Amino acid sequence: MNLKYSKQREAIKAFLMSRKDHPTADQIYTAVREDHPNISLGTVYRNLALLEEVGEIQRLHVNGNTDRFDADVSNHYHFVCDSCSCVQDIPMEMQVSLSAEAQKHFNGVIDYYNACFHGRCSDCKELQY
Amino acid sequence: MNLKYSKQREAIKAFLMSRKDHPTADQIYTAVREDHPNISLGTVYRNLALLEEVGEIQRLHVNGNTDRFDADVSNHYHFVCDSCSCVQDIPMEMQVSLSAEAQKHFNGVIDYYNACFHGRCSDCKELQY
DNA sequence: TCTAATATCAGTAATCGTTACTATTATTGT
DNA sequence: ACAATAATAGTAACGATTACTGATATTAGA
Repeated sequence: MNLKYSKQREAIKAFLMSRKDHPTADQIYTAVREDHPNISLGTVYRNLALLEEVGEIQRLHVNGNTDRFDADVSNHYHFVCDSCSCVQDIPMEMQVSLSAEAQKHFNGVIDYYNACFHGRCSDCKELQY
Repeated sequence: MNLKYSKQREAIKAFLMSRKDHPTADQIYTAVREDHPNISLGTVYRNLALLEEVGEIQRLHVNGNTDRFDADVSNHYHFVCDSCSCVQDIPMEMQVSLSAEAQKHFNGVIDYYNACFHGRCSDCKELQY
């Protein structure tokens, strides 16, 4: 793949690195537009796909409909609040033993896994459903 | 919620119970249409949402874009093949200790988690990428 | 520093999965 | 059998994403 520099791509990457909440493409678009008012939504999507392909960011599928993006490319645990739908990291070592255990019960080859915890975030834990 | 019987809903549920590969709404639509040629895609979506709400099926978000459906409503592990994209169950006890461990590193309340293993299914494990 | 090759862009149209709407049909309690 | 109303088929609309297109920006080489 033959990449050329672009300030739009740089702005997208920089914004993503500044955030820990794994924004959606549209949130990135809105944010980056403050410095680049003419940036197109298509440009955001294309660059997110490019950055993912190059391995500089990762795409998360934490809740179905809209993809989220993360500048931390390590495989780590996530949390989704069932009340406010916010997404956060869980700062905890990946337990690779779970893959090993699953392998005992599976006929193919298991390389890794993703896990997403659910419940109430610290802001929502006092609220009623 | 006040449900009335419908043969379409029954057909959807019956089909889903006969399958272990967690089909998409469109796959369900195509399959059920063999016995109910006039069924509408909207009817499939509406009944899947109803069945989910009533707790007779569950919706899976294993890989971003399209939802999958599972007549087994227990929380269990899934596997997605990175080669053919097939989805399977991993017949293994849920390790709730993972939630307990995550809770130590998280300020909110963790109720449960979903995990999705990745790798090569038994049909694909010999293939090259 | 100019130039040619080409990656990237903004803007817009198109696609895909899903949901909403509407007039008609089916189910169900009385 | 009937009235109330849930469910339907068909279609339009929606939100997220991708594809297209002619113009612009980057970059390597002369």
